[in-house]
Amino acid sequence: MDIPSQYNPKEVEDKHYKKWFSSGYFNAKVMPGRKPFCIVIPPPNVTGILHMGHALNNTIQDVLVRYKRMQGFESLWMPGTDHAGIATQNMVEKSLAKEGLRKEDLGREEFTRRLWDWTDKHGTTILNQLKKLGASCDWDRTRFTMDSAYQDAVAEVFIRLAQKGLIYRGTRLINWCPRCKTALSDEESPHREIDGYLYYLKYPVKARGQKQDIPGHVVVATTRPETMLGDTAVAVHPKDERYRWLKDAIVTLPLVNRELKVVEDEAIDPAFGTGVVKVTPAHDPVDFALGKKYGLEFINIFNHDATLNENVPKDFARMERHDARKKVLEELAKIGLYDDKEKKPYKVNAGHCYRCHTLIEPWLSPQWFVNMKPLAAPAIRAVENDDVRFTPVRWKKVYLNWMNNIQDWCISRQIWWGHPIPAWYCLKCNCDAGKIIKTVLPGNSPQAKYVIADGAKYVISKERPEKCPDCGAGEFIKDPDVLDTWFSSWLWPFATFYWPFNHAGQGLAAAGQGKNLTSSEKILKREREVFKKELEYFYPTSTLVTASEILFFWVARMIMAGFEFQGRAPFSDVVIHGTVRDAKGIKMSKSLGNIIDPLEVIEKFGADSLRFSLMMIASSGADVYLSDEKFLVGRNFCNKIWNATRFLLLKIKEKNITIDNLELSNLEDVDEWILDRSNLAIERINKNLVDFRINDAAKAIYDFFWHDFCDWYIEIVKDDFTADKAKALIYTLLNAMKLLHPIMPFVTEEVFQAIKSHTALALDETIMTSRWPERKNFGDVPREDSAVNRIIEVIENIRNIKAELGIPQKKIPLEVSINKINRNADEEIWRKHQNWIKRLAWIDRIEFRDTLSRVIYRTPQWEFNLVSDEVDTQGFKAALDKKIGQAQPVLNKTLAKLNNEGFVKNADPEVVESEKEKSAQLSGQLKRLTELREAFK
RNA sequence: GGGCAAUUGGCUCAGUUGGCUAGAGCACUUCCUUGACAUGGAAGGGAUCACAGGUUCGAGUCCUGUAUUGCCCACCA
Repeated sequence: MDIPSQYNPKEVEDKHYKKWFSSGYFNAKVMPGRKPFCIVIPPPNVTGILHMGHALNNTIQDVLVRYKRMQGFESLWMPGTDHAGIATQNMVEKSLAKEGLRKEDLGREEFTRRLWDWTDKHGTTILNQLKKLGASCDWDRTRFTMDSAYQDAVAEVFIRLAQKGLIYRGTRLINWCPRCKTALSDEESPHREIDGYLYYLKYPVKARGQKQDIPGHVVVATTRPETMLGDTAVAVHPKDERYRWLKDAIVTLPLVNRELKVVEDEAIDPAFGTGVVKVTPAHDPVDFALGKKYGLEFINIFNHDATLNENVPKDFARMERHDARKKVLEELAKIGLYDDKEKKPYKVNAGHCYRCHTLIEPWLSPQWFVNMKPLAAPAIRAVENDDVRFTPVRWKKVYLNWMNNIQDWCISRQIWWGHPIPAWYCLKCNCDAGKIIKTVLPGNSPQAKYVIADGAKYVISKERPEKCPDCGAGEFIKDPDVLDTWFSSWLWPFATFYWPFNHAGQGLAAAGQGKNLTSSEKILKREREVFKKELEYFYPTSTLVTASEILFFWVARMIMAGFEFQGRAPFSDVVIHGTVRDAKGIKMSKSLGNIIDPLEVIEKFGADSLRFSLMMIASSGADVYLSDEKFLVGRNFCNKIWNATRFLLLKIKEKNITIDNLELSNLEDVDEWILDRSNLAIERINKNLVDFRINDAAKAIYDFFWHDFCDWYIEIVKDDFTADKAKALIYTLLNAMKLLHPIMPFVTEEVFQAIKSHTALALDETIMTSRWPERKNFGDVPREDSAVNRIIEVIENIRNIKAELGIPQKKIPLEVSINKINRNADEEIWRKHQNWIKRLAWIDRIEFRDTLSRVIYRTPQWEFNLVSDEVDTQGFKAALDKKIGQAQPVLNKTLAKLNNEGFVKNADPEVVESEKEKSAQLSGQLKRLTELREAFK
C-alpha cells in the first residue's frame, strides 16, 4: 500500500465533488416527518468572480448546511445569481465600447439581447467557482433573479403594493448618477467626505420703497456656487436680528437677474457662514424642503449628464458642472460679487454612486417610490421580539435604528437591464393632457421618444391593457424604466420557490418563455402543487449568512417582504460576518491591488486549507485580516490529518489486523481517556456551531485532533498496537473526521474512503451523509485525577526539568522514590506505565528506590532524579528561583484573601474552599521548591 | 451632529452569568531528523489587560468619564 507522505488536495477534491454531485447528495426535497434546514445563498452578481469575501461567506454557509445535514435535517442550500442591474449593464457597456459602440447605437432591444448573451456566457462562472470551494448547494434548483417565473413574482409584488397604495409615482429630489444616468436609492448613494471650499457670494440688494439704510448686498455662503443659477430664494433664521431689514429688501440673483424671495425658517443656523442661505429648491435636499414649505419656484438647471441645461444664461448652457462652478466664480468676481481670497477650505459630505463612485447630483425627476413605513412595522416587531435574531447581537440595534427612521424607497432606474415596471400609459389621455410629450431629449436618454411628466395617468398591469379604462383607446406605452435590482432581491427567500406559482419550473419556462405552455397545463398544475408544498416545507428558511454591507439593501428588505407576502419572517437567524482585509487592515479590492485570490489559494493549498484557515481566523463577526501565510494553518492541518491516517492504516496493514466492526472491547485507561476527550470535543463543537461560533468549533476540533489524538493518544499507543487499540483508534479517527467534515469536506471524505477501503467496516457511502457523532459514555473516568493525566504530568515534568538542566534530548536513567502514603497505588501507576514515560520523556531505564542520591523534582506523591553528568546547575537554579519568585506573591495574595473577613463571609463557599486548597497547594509547592533550591547551593 | 463597536504579549485574536497564578495561533529563543508528519516533535521567553475614577470581599470582565481607532446613519448651506 502506497500512501504518499504529503497530502495532495488536487487529486482528491475534484474527484469527491463530482461523486457527491452525481450521487445527488446535495439535493433536498420535501420529507414529511423530517425537519428542514434551509439557507438561501446571498445571490452573487452574474458579473461576479469569486473573491475572498465570497469564500468566507459561502464557507460559513456550507459548514452550517453540512452540519445540519449530518444531524439528519433535510438540508437545503438554495443557490442562484442576481442580475445586478447597473453593474451588469456597465460591464456589458464596457465590452461594447471595445467594439467602439454605445448601447444607443444598438438600441434597447439589441442591447438587451447582448445582456442576455453575456449572462448566458458568464453568468455561471461564479457558481462553478463555488463548486471548487466545495459548496454543497442543491444545484438543480439554481435560480436567477431575471428568469421568467421570478419576473412574474416581481410584477406580482409591484401590483400588490400598488393596489395597497404603497407604491406611487411622484416627482421628488432623487439621487442621480450622471455617469450611470439613473436614479439611485439613498442606500445606493453612500455619503463620503470630500475636500471642498465654502465660498462667499454677494447678492445685490436694494430697498423696497423708501427705506434707505440697507447695505448694497447680502453675503451667502455655499459649497456649490454653480447651483446659484437655480436659486429662487434666500433664507435666514426668523430671530436673526442682523437681517431684519432683508424682509423689506429686493434681493437679485446676479448673472441671472432674477428676483429672489426672502424666507425665514427655523432650520437656518445663524451661526453658520453668514447666517444667510441661498436656496436652490431643485438641487439640494434642504432647499427642496424649503421650496415645498414656502411655495418657491423649482428651477432645474441640469441635464441628465450633469451639464447645465437651457434654464441658465446662454453662456453657461451645456457646461459641465465643475467648469460651470469655475465660470460662475469668475463672472461674479468680474463684477465684484466674489473674492477668491475669501473662500475657506471645507469638508463636504456628498453622495456617491455605489457602482461607479461618481458624485451624485440631487435631481428633480418623476420616479416610482415605495412607502416603507407600513412595511417596516412588522419587521421591526419581529426583531424586537427576537423572532429574528442577529449574530453578533449588536447588529440588532443598527437594524432597529435604521428601520425606525426608514425613508421611502426610490425603485425606478433609468437603465435597460432589469425587471420592467408593470405600468402602462394611455397615449391618448396623456398626450391630450400634455402629460406625455413626444420629443427627443438631448443626449442619450433612454426616454428618448416620450417624456412622461409628473402626473401622467397609468394603468398597473402585468400585460399590456387592451383598452384605456377612461377613454377606451387602445394605444399604450410601457413605462420605460426598470426596477431597482434590490426590488427583486428582497423576494429571494420565497421567489426562489416559484412563488406565486403562476409559471412552471425552469425547464418549461425556458423552453417557451411562458407561451407554449397551454398544452402542458396538467404539468403546470402538478408543478404548482409541488412548488407550493416546497415553499410550505422550507419557508421560513433557517439562517441567513451575510456581510454587514447589505444589511439595509437586502436583509432588512427581505424581512419586510417576508411579512408582507408570506406573513412570516423569511428566516430566524441572521449571521453577519466581517469584511475581508489585507494584513494591514485595508479592505481587499481589485483597484487597490491587494486581493488574495481564493482560487489561487485553492490551487496552491486546496479548498480545505482555505476553508479551515478562514474559519479558524474569522472570529464571529470580526473583520478578517489575511495574508498568504495565514493559509498555512489549514495546509499543515490537512497534512497532519493525512499523516495520522497514513500511520494508522500502515500499522493495521503491517500487523495484519482485520477490523470489521467498531464494538470497542478491552478498554484500558488510555482508551477511556481519549474517548472522554472525544466526548468533550463533540460537546464543544456542537455548542459552538449552535452559537455560530465557527472559529471556536474549528479550534476545538483542531486541538482535539492534533494534541489529544496525535500528540498523546497515538504516541502512547504506538508500541502497543493491538487489534483492540486499532479499533479504538479508527473509531476515534472516524468521529474526528465527521466532526471536521463541515469545515474540511474533502480531506475528511478522503480519509473516510481510505478507512473504508483498508478495513472491512461497513461504512456509509459517503461521510457527507453519515450521522453526526454523539456523546457516548465508556465507563466513568475521573477526568482530572486519572492515571493517564498523572502520567502525562510526570512526562511533562521530566521534559521540563531536562530542559532546565540543559540535558539534551538523550536517553538517560531516572531514579524515582514513591512516598509511603498511598504508595502501592502510586507505584502501580508508575510501574504500569513506565514504558510511556521511557519513550515519551526520553528515559532509558527507571529505577525505583527508597532514597535518592539527589532529588531534582518533588511532588507530594513522588520525587525523582535524573542521572546525568551534563547538568547545568546554573540554569536549573535560575529556573527554581523564578518559580519561587512567581509562586510567593500568589500565595501571599491568597492568604490575604483568606484573612479578609469580607471575602470569607460573602464569597461563594466553593470559591473560599478552592482558595484554601490553593493556598495549601502553593505553600507545599513553595516548601518543596525552597528545599530543592537549598540542596543546590 | 446622532448611533454602534473596539482598545488584552511583536502581530492576529480568545477570555460566554465578576473568583485568573490572563490563554491560543503566528513570530521569537533553545534542543531534537526518534520507525505518520521538519507542512514535524519537545521546552522556553515575552502582557502593570488604553487611561482615570467608581461599585464590590474581589474587576480583563460591571458603571462613569477621558483618549485613540474603526464602522454605520444624517438635509447644516
